[in-house]
Amino acid sequence: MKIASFNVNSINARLPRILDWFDKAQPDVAVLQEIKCVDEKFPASEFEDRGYNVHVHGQKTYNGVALLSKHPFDEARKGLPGDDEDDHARYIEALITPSGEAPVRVVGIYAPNGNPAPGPKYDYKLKWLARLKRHAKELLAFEEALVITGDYNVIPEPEDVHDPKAWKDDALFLPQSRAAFREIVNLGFTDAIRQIHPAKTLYTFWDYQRGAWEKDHGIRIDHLLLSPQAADRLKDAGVDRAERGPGKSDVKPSDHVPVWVELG
DNA sequence: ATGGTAGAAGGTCTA
Repeated sequence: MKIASFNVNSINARLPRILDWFDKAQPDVAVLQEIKCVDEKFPASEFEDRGYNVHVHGQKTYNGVALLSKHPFDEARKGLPGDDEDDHARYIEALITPSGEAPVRVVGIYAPNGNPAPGPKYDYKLKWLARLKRHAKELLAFEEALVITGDYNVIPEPEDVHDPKAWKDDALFLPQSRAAFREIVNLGFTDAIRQIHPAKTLYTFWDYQRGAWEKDHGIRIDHLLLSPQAADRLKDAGVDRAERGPGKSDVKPSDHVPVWVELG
């Protein structure tokens, strides 16, 4: 089963490109971040026509996540538990049950960016990641195949950024951000991209500004974290780097590219 | 130190 994550930076501005990628990559399950629309504006029928079941947690203008699955799902949820005051659409979850295969719980996240740091936005980021850790711990207790994937907005290691010095004061690379990510991983998760491609530089984001793509000034911030039961089934993982370049349609690329795992 | 780009909304914020 192929599970993918893609920060699309507006689903509606980029729909032809995203559909091209779906037709090519054929994920069984995909989570999308930064759809930047309310539920009613999500182009659900385009995905339903391709055989996907659609689960959306939308928001006007900002954020917004979606989960698409070729297999039926249940226990579908939206919103990260732990703070009733938080109305950002950054969390979506479903238990996917393919016929004849073991189920997988898929969680799609869009963690806060947190810049500028320090400040209230950075405080929100750290609190959000702490809430995700608490919730991840509860999900791990089910002892099932679990994939928590999405835009974590954290650069885990210096190897994951073209110029660590240039990012040292950025909310994505500050020690507290890296520690918050590490705490989640250390609950017992496997970073699938790192596991399959050790000691390799695989960026998932290039800024639109300063010619970052042309110079390959990228960072790795989109991650797939696997529970032990999912990690036991890990066959392959990858980053669809080509999606940052020009596509078949005239539509501009997202600043992120898709990441994916194949589970046996 | 600044501004460079992109998107949604709508005359500005977020990334």
